[in-house]
Amino acid sequence: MGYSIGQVAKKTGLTAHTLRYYEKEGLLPFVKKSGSGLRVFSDSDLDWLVLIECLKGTGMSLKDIKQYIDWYMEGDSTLNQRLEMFKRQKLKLEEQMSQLQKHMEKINYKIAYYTEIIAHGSEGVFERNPELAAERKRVYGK
Amino acid sequence: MGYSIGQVAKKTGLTAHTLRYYEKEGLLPFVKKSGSGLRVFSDSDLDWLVLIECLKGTGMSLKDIKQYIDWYMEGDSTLNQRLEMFKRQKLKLEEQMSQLQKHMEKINYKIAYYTEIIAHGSEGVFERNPELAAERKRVYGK
DNA sequence: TCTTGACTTAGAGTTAACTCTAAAAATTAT
DNA sequence: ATAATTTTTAGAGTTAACTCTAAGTCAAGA
Repeated sequence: MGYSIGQVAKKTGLTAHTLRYYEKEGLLPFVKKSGSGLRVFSDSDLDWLVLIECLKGTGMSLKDIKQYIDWYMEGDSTLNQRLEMFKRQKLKLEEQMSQLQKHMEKINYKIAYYTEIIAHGSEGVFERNPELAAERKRVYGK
Repeated sequence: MGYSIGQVAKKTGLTAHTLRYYEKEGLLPFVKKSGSGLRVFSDSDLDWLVLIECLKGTGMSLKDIKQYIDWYMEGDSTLNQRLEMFKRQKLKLEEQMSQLQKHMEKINYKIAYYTEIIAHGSEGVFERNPELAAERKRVYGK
């Protein structure tokens, strides 16, 4: 029916320390306590943790995640702020993904470059491999 | 012919403080100094900064970037280590991109959810919008 | 009941990556 | 030549996000 902090740690991959830290920072205002003071996590608390991990994984700070949770606690008057926050995060995420795509191209270039050098030595690597040379020009110009 | 630290800061978007910090950490062992001790960046130093930004942008720590640079300085005996490092980084990057894709789906769900609620109120939102309900089930299960 | 392991708190410590300060020296503009 | 701007250094300070410690409480098994 409820999970101990250790069980949640195992499920989420976070440590118990981190979960307590998140609570202290106001990210888990829903988690109940047993009569003797032990935390009791519900399935819905796990859902919140999934969302927190999602936002954290897209680069949102704990402070901004807390802002969202505070808006949530405030009720329907903050629906628009919450929608706008997700829209902003979506834009940020799209920017991030296209940036990663560019990084991937550079890394692919490096892999091709080193693979070629290791296979055949560095002399004339671009002459011997026109595609490599083209890629270099595309990425670095000149 | 050469750039001052301020010019490089402008070009790269990094601060002069950060550039000095990178140098101190061993990330810029190529940057020359003028007779009177001022840093003089070359175009090739800018290329290094581009690569550093790429690796940093894919989540590599400055310590690991320095390791790569140290290998580079060591010469051809480290070609394989450098290739393997880029291959590892490529895997990490692929994992990252697929993770971001999943995060994007959750955020799209939230945007759809809040948009719907704001437009029509929360009652029966899933009944009125079967696609939203399906997405919820796909992402959260149950 | 005893023991073992999990949990509690407040608060201190750590790490990475900056970010800033101060005072002096170099460069550029007038 | 003078003034304003930029750069230099060593080293101190900051921030986010943990991460750990200590001393005590709680819970489950033999």
